[in-house]
Amino acid sequence: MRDVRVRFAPSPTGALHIGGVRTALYNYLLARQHNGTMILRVEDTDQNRFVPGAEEYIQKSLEWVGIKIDEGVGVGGPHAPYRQSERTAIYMQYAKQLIDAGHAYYAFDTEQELEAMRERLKLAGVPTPQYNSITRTQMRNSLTLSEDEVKKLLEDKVPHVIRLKVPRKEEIRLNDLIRGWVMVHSSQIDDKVLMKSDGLPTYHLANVVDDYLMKISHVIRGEEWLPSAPLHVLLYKFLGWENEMPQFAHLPLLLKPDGNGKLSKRDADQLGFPIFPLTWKDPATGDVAVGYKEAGYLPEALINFLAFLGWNPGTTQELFSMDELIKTFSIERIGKAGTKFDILKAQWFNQQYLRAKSDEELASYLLDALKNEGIACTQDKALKIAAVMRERVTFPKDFWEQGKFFFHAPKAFDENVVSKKWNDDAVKVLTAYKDAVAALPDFDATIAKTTLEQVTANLGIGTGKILQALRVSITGAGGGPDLMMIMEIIGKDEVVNRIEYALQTIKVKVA
RNA sequence: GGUCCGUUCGUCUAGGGGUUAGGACACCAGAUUUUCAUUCUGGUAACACGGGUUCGAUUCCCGUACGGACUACCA
Repeated sequence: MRDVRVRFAPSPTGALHIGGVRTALYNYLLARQHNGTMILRVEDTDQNRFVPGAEEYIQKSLEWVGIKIDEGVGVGGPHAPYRQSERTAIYMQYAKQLIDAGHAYYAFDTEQELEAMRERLKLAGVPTPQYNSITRTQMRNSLTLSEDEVKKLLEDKVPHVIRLKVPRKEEIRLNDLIRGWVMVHSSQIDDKVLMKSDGLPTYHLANVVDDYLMKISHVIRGEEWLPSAPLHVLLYKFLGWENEMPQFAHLPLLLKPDGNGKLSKRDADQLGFPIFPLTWKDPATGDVAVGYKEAGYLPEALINFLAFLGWNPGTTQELFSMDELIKTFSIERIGKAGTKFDILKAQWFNQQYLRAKSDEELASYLLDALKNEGIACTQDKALKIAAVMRERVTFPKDFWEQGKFFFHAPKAFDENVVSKKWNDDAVKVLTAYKDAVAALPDFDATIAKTTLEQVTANLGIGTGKILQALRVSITGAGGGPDLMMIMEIIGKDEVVNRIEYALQTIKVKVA
């Protein structure tokens, strides 16, 4: 087997879509598995769609998820440059080679002429007008014009394109690694533009030329490219590179969670989940789209989730580190059908990875959030909070957002709990408990518990009956981590103060 | 419309000529947790349809339906 060299080749037309990240990931996994090379090539041949900052964004995104580029934009390499806009001379050379070999030709048709042709064909009952082996005989190109005319037009720098001369009758077959043999008749392919009138190549030419020159062994890309893959096969053939042609693998698309169609930013916005790895601010509109990173997803969780969107190991193992994915991944186990995007599963992965972290790491999430809030907290306290919260969080931000009561006494109390559990017995117990706690020389979770049991026993009231009332007085809510631990963490004085405040506030409310 | 691709629980999927069609997420129920969550146990739930081939098809073949992609001097 030849050296595995794969490329991720995005266009810098905006933020990197999550589906693009998955494509990059599959490429990366294959490369690493075979000690191959992962290449980043920027396909910026459309000047009109260029978006400033997009290229840097793509690089940063890949870096964040842990996909390392061996060769390409940002790192260089033996086949530099890796930005297609810097390789225009190369493409022209091969376009000319195709012309010389009779596989391509100059076309001088204006947009209006093209439009007129389409109109005429439609009127004649042709459903899909194409510039092809039939119609090209009626257009203004180097096949219909005399040699002298063509020469003059070129010398006068009349705007023109170079088109591929697709044969009239030929069966083009391609063996896709995921889909098997795909056959298309050349009559269904039109004479695609290879070089645009601005002197830049189209995707089709640039992609084939670069993949060849960069010795790409596998082209792993989205299924949207499948229809044009036969065209690319044709190009390899005409360029004389048939034997060096890479293997193709067309990935199933990421579909929207409900309904049909491919996943779009709009869907993600509507359903409230990110579509980009990192937060992206559209330079044109100023719109900001929150990324997976900023939303609290861990890169290893995102990767694990993405890897399973269309691929599976064939075992019941669900959790895979990048290294494990590299070992286990195989193109053969990629599915054919489109995959609906389920953000709930992503959250589950995130939860798994978050819980696997040490208390120290979890505490650091809390400490970071507290720093932003300007709240002081000891390492020891943060560690304790992390320990009691770890089973209930999905995102790092949850430590702070769901644990605010550790730092702020509740100002309001859950109405529902109050109406159900706040009664004379509760007031009796809380009053006595508050006094008992205040008199304690030492205080921790165990003592808090035994003290509570003593108080309730003395009053002849079941502990369970008033526990919710105690909780709501301490945290303001009806649910949360172990209450005794919460009391230990906030400390004796705070416990007393909070009960006191609740006793006063809630009583007033009820009355 | 045309071309190409696809179709197993709600979702991601395993499987593959004879299986109680397996797992995960989600959901529901019970246990534990004097709350909630966690954890544990259990449960609901799928081979799109119609023809073949076959002793036997979810599995192979052909249609149909449905879905998707593509159909630019965009990638």
